[in-house]
Amino acid sequence: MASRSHSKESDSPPLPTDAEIAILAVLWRLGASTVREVHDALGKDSGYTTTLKLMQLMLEKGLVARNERYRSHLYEASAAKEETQRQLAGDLLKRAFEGSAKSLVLGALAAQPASGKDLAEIRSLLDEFEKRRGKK
Amino acid sequence: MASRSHSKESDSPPLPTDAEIAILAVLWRLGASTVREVHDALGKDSGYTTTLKLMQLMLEKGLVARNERYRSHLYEASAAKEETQRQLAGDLLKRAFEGSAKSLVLGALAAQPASGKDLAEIRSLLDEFEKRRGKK
DNA sequence: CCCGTCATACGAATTATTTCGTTGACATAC
DNA sequence: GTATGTCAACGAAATAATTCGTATGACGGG
Repeated sequence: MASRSHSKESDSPPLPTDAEIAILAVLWRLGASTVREVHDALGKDSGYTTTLKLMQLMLEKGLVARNERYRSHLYEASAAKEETQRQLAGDLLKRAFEGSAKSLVLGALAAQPASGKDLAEIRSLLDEFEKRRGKK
Repeated sequence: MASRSHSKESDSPPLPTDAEIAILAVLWRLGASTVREVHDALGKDSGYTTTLKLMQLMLEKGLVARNERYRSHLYEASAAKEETQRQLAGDLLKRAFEGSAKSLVLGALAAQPASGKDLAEIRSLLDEFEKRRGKK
């Protein structure tokens, strides 16, 4: 998927894999959590040590940070949710949508029809962007 | 990523993997093409047989169809571009954006600032959806 | 014909990702 | 202090995805 260096720090972390995204999603939702908490929040799927191993690898890749002060280490996403989401969206955009944001929006809305409220929110989002564009 | 059955037909094809998406993107762009054409259109990356093998696997998975009438077989995406894009967007939406189309739109726009024209097009897209919603 | 070129098929190696079994540390309850 | 339970750390296996080497057949030019 991408180059994999790994020294615990330095260069920007790689895009998370699918299983890693699932873990990040939990961390985004719950905030700093133990492996146990993350594992429980994930379905019944796989064993505890699988989740642990995954999170340890994520630590090496720099996708999460952990606080070892307690008996059960606390993990949290090392990048802001929005930042990671931006990268994921950008990656898919580039690879599967010819870089056309319009197509991606169309795809997203087709995949999951939004409520009127959501549509309104998206509209004001567009206003924001329009404004920002104007300023530059 | 998902269950992988594969018997050349019957159930709906799985989501394409990353390398497969790259190939689909080429097919979407060029229409029915030979392996050679697809391979050339792809970067310098890997060898010819790699692309061939990938496309053969995609055939088994039902992601592409091929016409063997000619010496060099012609491959094309078996589902409409829009359909596959919808699935990809929906998958990412569900896994990384809490199902919030708004967040995905935000991510996409942040990842790649859209032109004023694009924004306008997205707006009219929203109008479409609003209308459709009203009718139901 | 026979050869060089280009294509598919196939099998296996390589790499990436995910999973699990086992171990030792540590804490708490008894 | 000893049993019991939970945890992190490894290492290695299982699975998925990607890559490549080699075999073989079709084609066209000399």
